[in-house]
Amino acid sequence: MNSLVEENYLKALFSLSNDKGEVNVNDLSKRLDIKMPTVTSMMKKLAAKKLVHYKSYKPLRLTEKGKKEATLIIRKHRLTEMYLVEKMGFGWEQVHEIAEQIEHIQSPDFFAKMDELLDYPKFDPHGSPIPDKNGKMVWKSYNKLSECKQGDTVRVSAVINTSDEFLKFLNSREIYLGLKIKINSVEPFDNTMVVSYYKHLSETLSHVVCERLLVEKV
Amino acid sequence: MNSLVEENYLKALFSLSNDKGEVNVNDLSKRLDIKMPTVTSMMKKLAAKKLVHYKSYKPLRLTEKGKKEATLIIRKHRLTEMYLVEKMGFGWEQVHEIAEQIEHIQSPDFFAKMDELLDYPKFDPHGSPIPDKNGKMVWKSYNKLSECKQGDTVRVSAVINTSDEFLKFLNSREIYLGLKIKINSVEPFDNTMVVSYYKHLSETLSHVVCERLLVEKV
DNA sequence: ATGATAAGTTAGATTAATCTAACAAAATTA
DNA sequence: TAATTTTGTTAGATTAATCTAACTTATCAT
Repeated sequence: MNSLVEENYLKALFSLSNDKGEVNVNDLSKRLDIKMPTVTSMMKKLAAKKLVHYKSYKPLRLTEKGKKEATLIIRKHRLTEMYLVEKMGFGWEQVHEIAEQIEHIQSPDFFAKMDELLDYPKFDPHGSPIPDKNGKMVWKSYNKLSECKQGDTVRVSAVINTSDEFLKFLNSREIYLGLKIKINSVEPFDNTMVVSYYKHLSETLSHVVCERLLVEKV
Repeated sequence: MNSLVEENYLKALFSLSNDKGEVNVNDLSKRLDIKMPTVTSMMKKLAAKKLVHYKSYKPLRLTEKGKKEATLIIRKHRLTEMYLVEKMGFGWEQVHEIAEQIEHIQSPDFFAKMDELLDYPKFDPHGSPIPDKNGKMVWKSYNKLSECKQGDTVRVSAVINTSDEFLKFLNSREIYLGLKIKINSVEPFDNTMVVSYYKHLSETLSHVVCERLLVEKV
């Protein structure tokens, strides 16, 4: 059994690996807001438990076992978020903090019940895939909105980095998952996009926003 | 903010105070399965936080502040149990372990939402009162079944000590909250009761069982 | 009432998770 | 490439929560 702290290291390591392939001690240190020496010693501990591959001065890598355990925590997190939104009526911007805590609950029955009540959902409220009970997770091949071109029409499928402020911003612009968006123009100097959707005929989205919206072409 | 460990001490102290008035270091030590010196030092720590009154060699007492904090944890525990039974379909014998973990979640919104979805319940699935948001809890004046006499007809209102085995036993005899029971006879030598209820015309209940069933006279 | 037993405390060690300070390796840049 | 900066490690301290061993206080029983 891993401690709550160990679980947080595994989760951070997993998500950083996806974001940028190579993960350094320094990256993890910044992500977790924990000093580097502490991270080094925890890596040694997790290496002893066969959860990470650790070699001094080399990038960090989760073992298969480590990946699986991380994925199962992410499964609990995302199932919880979905449950909070679908069954309890929370907004998608409210659920992250609560799920951060509930993901550490040790009770297979509890999460199995959520899964069942939600009818085995494949995605969480932010469009991220929910891994299955074996830790298998498939990301559909989404594009960032920022990578699309003028004239494209796309459907919003997921959001990256589910911070409260960003989601509140999307709420304020009435941007939700499933929304169909047409790209009217792209400003070349700052990559700002002018788009139209639903009742919004001309809405300007900054590059930062467009980087965080994952879409499918329609 | 109190740690999860401190919360468990407060809760144990509260429940022992109710069970037997005076609480000694030794009682707490046994209840929590933590050695006495550890308990002593934790009592000093909680005393420094004004949560317990502590004097060497004297019985332990929660302060008003300590009682309130304990009660609020119990509120979270019981709300959770009720939620698990009413909204998620767990059996009353399954919910204790899960609630032991969820009671430590820090999120007023989460528990407020449960409360709302349950329509502000006054009792948990075992008949124990759910304290209000201010930590106020009222126990109705129940009697133990074991204190009733031959010929009494009573209604089961709550169960004491909600262990898995005891609740499974009650399930197996189809004894639930709200059940009306008639006491046919009481064996004087071992205080065994022969009772009838519902389809059970002559069921024998040991003294141990009768001590754990709280009833109201009807 | 005094000697034995039970309960409680003190002192000091241990483990997990953190930190700072100092040093070492790697990467960057001039 | 040599100097500088960044990154990573080692060593040692700290805090919370636990333990054992030894000692003290209180209670119980003859």
